[in-house]
Amino acid sequence: MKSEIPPNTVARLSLYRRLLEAWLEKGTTHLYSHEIASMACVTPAQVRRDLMAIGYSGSPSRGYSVDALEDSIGRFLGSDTVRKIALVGMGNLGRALATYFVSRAPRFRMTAAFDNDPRKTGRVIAGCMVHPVEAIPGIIPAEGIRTAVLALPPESAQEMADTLVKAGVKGILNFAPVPLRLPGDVFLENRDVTASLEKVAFFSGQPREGN
Amino acid sequence: MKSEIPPNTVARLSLYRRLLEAWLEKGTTHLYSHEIASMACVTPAQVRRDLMAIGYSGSPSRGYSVDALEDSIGRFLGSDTVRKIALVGMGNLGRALATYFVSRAPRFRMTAAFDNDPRKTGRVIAGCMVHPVEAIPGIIPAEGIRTAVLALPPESAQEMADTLVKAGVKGILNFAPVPLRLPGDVFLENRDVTASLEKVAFFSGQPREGN
DNA sequence: CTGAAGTTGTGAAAACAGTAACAATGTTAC
DNA sequence: GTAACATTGTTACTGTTTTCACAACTTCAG
Ligand SMILES: NC(=O)c1ccc[n+]([C@@H]2O[C@H](COP(=O)([O-])OP(=O)(O)OC[C@H]3O[C@@H](n4cnc5c(N)ncnc54)[C@H](O)[C@@H]3O)[C@@H](O)[C@H]2O)c1
Ligand SMILES: NC(=O)c1ccc[n+]([C@@H]2O[C@H](COP(=O)([O-])OP(=O)(O)OC[C@H]3O[C@@H](n4cnc5c(N)ncnc54)[C@H](O)[C@@H]3O)[C@@H](O)[C@H]2O)c1
Repeated sequence: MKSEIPPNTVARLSLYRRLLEAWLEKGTTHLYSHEIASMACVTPAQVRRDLMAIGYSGSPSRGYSVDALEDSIGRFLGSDTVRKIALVGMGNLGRALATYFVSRAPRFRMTAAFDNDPRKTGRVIAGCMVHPVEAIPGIIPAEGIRTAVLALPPESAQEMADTLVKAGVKGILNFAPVPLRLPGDVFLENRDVTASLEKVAFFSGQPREGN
Repeated sequence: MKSEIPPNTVARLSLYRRLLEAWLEKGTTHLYSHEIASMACVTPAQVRRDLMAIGYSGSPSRGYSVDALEDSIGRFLGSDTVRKIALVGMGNLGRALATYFVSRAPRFRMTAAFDNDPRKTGRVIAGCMVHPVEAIPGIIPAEGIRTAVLALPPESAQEMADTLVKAGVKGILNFAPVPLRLPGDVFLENRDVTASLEKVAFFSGQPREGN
């Protein structure tokens, strides 16, 4: 076998789907690649290539069926069922994320949160039950959770990541500004905000060629 | 001219610097590329390439001088002076970010925050003065701010981005889950958390080859 | 001094990501 | 029916990012 899905394509598909949902509600039945591209701020060729990756075909005359495409992306991303997520670290960022996902990302369910602060554990915060970290090895496998979000201080991120992986987690979205060493079969996405800002600040300084 | 700095290199340099600072405090004077690589969880070749990009040279026998390298990265990233940042949207995420930068990212100063909610404007929140959005065209140029962070609802992100750009902003870190249409000379970094989670959840599901 | 060991700097290759180009195809105008 | 048109699916290309591989260099043991 040769085919692999580029991670960037997956991220764009997520965006396309959200855009399509808005059009679905307005009753639009078909869209051309250049219309989707324009909304997503990418090139039409990029859109067609991404849709090729999931094996969805449009009609040369009508474009893509909003309904069928939305459905097709949904099935590809595997979100027929709501995906269960674990959150570790219910601090400032963790609370904001929990609030965000409850209200704005209905396809993900923050099934369980974990913290080691006894003032936070045992309570429901932002619609999410907070358990002590000792409960990770019990709850993660029992719930069949495979995906976790880390919003921990840098010092404890690696340790908790190891615990999660041992409990069966196969993908981690890490907000702590430290690199994590994980087995190769665990998918890791780092969102180091400091590094992102450093990048933006750097390129804000030196002029870039416009278009 | 031919040389351009890859954005990813800038982000990694930010990470290297933080790691080096920790070693500086411990009194370590020299490090080899493979030691830096191990800490940053990248390959040694990657480290050497990144350092080549900023024109820093180590010694084949002693490796890189922690002190001189830290200094060199600092001068390259332009952070001799603290960089001024504007934050737009002081909601759940904005407040968490402001708190984070005050306490953990001393190289950036959140010079001004903006919001359109009168209950928030005119007050200091998380160490950061919140102005009404009408003040953007006045404050941004006056302070010489070139970099902004967007933590706004999707509906108002494009509008505020336009306002910021008109006021002179040259780089935007966008947390709203919508694509932004900006002039080509403005550097844009999107941090769409939903898309990131979607990516992680996707690859958590299907097995990956380990190493 | 010589050789072994270990590291850097960098050209070349590979992997990855995005763009362009175009044949194939359905649609419309007449 | 058919010519003109617009769009898709796909292949080939271009550019960027990462890895590989190795010459050049420094040190040190003997
Ligand atoms: N606040 C932000 O906007 C922001 C932005 C980017 C990155 N981050 C990063 O995200 C992480 C969390 O940031 P924050 O602002 O929420 O910090 P915070 O201190 O508010 O929250 C950290 C939480 O983790 C818990 N915790 C600490 N050690 C733990 C452990 N061993 N096991 C379980 N829970 C533990 C604490 O009890 C606390 O609730 C930090 O690494 C920070 O650098 C934060
Ligand atoms: N909360 C999170 O953890 C999180 C995570 C990822 C992405 N996001 C995104 O970040 C954005 C903000 O999220 P949030 O949770 O902070 O939402 P929020 O509703 O808590 O905060 C939004 C803030 O923006 C202000 N605002 C609204 N319209 C404005 C305008 N036109 N001009 C200026 N200010 C305006 C509001 O007054 C409010 O203070 C959203 O787009 C959300 O999708 C949030």
